[in-house]
Amino acid sequence: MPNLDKFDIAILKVLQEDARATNVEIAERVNLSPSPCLRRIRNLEKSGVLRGYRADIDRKEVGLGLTVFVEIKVGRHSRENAMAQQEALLAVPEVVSCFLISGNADFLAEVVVEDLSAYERLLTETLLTMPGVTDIRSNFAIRSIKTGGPLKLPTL
Amino acid sequence: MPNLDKFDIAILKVLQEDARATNVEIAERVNLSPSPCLRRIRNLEKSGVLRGYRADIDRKEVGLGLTVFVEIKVGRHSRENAMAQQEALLAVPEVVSCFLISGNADFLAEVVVEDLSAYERLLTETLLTMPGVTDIRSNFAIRSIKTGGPLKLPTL
DNA sequence: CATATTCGCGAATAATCCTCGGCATTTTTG
DNA sequence: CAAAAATGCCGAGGATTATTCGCGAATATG
Repeated sequence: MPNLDKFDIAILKVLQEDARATNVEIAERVNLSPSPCLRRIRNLEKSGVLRGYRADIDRKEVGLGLTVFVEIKVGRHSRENAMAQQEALLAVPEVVSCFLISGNADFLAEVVVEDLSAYERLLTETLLTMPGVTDIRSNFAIRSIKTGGPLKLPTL
Repeated sequence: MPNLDKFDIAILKVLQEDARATNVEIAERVNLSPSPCLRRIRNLEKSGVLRGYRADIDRKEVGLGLTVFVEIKVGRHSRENAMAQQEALLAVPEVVSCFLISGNADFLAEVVVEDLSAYERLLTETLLTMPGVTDIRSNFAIRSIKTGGPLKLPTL
């Protein structure tokens, strides 16, 4: 369904750098006139390629100084209830991203909290109390090197 | 330095949901008139709290179907050269986010590529050839549950 | 080859927005 | 307590923008 061409990719690249760029601005940088440019953007939005526009906020500056990568294992019986697990994890606001992964763990969740005590609270009161969870390993981020970097879009 | 109050947080919350919201729109949702609202936004930008605005692009829709969490270990000798390692990882466009973490590994990098063969190429040609790297473990994302979720901003 | 569809361009319209002072109010400072 | 700083509101000018329409070219379709 979503067959992207050269222009679409170019638009996405601009929007990935500055999501607040105006339509005419984008059109210029993509060598397109405003009208078809806007039409493409709307199409990208409706087709689901563009899921939205987010402000990139510095975690530390807003008091969220601790990032933890949490490996979560669930019991065999609850593997079928994976759906429920996902919903539960999705609902946790401290979870910034989450994947079902291969390897030792089942889930890998990126958690962003204020500090260690806040994480302890989240761990004991929320994560560990989730049904089916058998083991949790926490990997603390010591230093952030890159977050929310741009995708390497294909060069058409 | 950055002392955020109730309004700033509210603004950030709006911008986190829709980074393309217009200033008057934000002002309304924050119960502020446009002028001070814009002033605050500019301040947030200049103080570094707001690092930018990014389009949220669906990875799969642009042909990036594989996400891998790569645990990278570096030799003891190169621990001092950690800076160089960071720069190197930062420069890899496939690396969407990267942290120096505690635990078994040294770095945890989130890599987004087209498919398995693309990852193999990246692994053998880029990651494994980085000086100082002693071991790499790849955790493949089977299913994406949440990516780039909003930060849980403090409720002032 | 003819038709239909897609796609980009250009212009005009109408709406929206950003910016800028001036003034009042609150909070901080000495 | 008084002065100063910060902060918000209001209003208007001026610019920019988003959006729509028809036209023409290129491409796909049969």
